[in-house]
Amino acid sequence: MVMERKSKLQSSPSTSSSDHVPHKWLEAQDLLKKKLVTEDDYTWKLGETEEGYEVESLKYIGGVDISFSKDDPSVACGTLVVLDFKTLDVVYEDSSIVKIDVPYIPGFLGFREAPIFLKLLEKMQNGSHPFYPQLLMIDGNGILHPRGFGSACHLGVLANLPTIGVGKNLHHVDGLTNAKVRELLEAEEKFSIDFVSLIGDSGNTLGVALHSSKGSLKPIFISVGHRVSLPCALQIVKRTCNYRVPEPIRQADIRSRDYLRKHH
DNA sequence: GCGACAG
DNA sequence: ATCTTGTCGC
Repeated sequence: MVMERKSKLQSSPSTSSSDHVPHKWLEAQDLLKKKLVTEDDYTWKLGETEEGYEVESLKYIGGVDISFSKDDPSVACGTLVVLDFKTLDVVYEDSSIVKIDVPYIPGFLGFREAPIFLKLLEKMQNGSHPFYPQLLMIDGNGILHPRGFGSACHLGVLANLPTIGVGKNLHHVDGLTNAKVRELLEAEEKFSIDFVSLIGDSGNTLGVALHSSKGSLKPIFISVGHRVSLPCALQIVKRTCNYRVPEPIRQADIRSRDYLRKHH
């Protein structure tokens, strides 16, 4: 049997000496990945239920984001918002200024951002808050990731919540390129299809690229985070897109930047 | 060896 | 992520 070896770690953009952190992170990702669920695993329903009072419907969708200070890159603001799925009104908002020492390394975003979001979620009394989200959207990828475990999976597993990963840029993985995606989308456009499956060289479907708004030619990249299937994730994202970026993430982004500006 | 590399 | 002005258009 042939052992396969991967060792394409780059030098850290921040820390001085070569840091051994990614080695432990690789193991941690591998461990967390064993808990990953990539199929639908929830009790609520999506659509309008006709004989509905017996069925819990999806009502509260969370969105998270982090903004960073231009002066001090270690100062950031993490924000959690919860929106009413039907009206897309923000029904809950919480922000927190934090100091982040964990560096950003492509492929390890979860280690940098998830801890902040977990604290914000814990403040909602672990589910006892009436608006505690039934699902979370993360600006970062799910299984569209070098090892199939992006930040959306990371947060989903640790919070034990259904999550959807939404990337604004393609993470080049498994042979996927922007040129290839553009080509596929253009082909589908002729049939009025606004999305395309992202199938890597391995043959695996890692996510979808979606033209989420008419005002932008640039797609967003949706992938399964945790406990939500890709078709379901696509439906949910589509329903929350007033603009290119789905509203839960967009609101978290806007409000975190606002909060940081006012409190720093 | 050189690029590419979510936020 | 952040640095950055105006501009065209609904």
